[in-house]
Amino acid sequence: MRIGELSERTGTARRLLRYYEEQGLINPSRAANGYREYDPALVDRVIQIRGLLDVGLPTRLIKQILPCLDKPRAIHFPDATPEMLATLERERDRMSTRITVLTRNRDAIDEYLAEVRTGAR
Amino acid sequence: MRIGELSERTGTARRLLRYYEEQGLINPSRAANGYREYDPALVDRVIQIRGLLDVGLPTRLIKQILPCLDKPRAIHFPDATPEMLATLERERDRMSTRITVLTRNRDAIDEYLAEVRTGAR
DNA sequence: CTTGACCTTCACATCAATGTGAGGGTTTGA
DNA sequence: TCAAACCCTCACATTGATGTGAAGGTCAAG
Repeated sequence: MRIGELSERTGTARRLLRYYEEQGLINPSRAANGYREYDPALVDRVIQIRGLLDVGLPTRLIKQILPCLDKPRAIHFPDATPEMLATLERERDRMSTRITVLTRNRDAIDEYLAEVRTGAR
Repeated sequence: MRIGELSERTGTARRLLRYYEEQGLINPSRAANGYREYDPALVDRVIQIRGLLDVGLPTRLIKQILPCLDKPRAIHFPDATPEMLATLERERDRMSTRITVLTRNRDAIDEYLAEVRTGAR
């Protein structure tokens, strides 16, 4: 599919799809006329990228992390250098603390909303 | 305490403490000489702010949300306008989906790390 | 063949969160 | 009284994720 369709299917501005490509997160092939050609599988990948971005990961990290997240990562995760593994561990830990913080604050908001509602003024 | 101490106790650059003030997230009083004077309670507040920022909330929202998160919110949450409540609900929901995404990806990384370790190459 | 809806690249703009440094006052201790 | 270590404001720089617009190629349908 071309960029317009992918944009619609993922709710992502064309601009950003080009940006993600520039950042090495996806690399669509090109048609004879120069138009980008996207594999349908990229719909999910783009959505995942957006999720990770939304969650605060920079594209630089997402690029490293993405290959590890493919479900059938199958035969070879060849480039798992020690530094890379360390990065991953560090990031996983950061994600865990983020989850904690996020959860705590979400619950606080929730509690507040509940109180306001029952206090009904 | 003054800005230097708060900075150390929270691991936050002075610059940022001034920035948070500029954004209305905290408002220290001033000593006679113009120096900012911070209440010790602000240590926790600043840490909380950093947590929320780290988690992706913009200062604008944090400013709205913070008052609701104070534990002894006590007698009056007076300015709970309907729009504000709606914002809070929306944000709470976004936080929930963030938590989901974050958890899923963290687990995927975790799983990957485990696999790499056992596969021990 | 022209029009409209696509696509391309390039480049400048914006926004939030930060970094950084200049220029200058204050406080504290040797 | 002088230096070191604070503090102040102001203001410009940067980084990452985006918005936006110009200038132009491609293609399908009328």
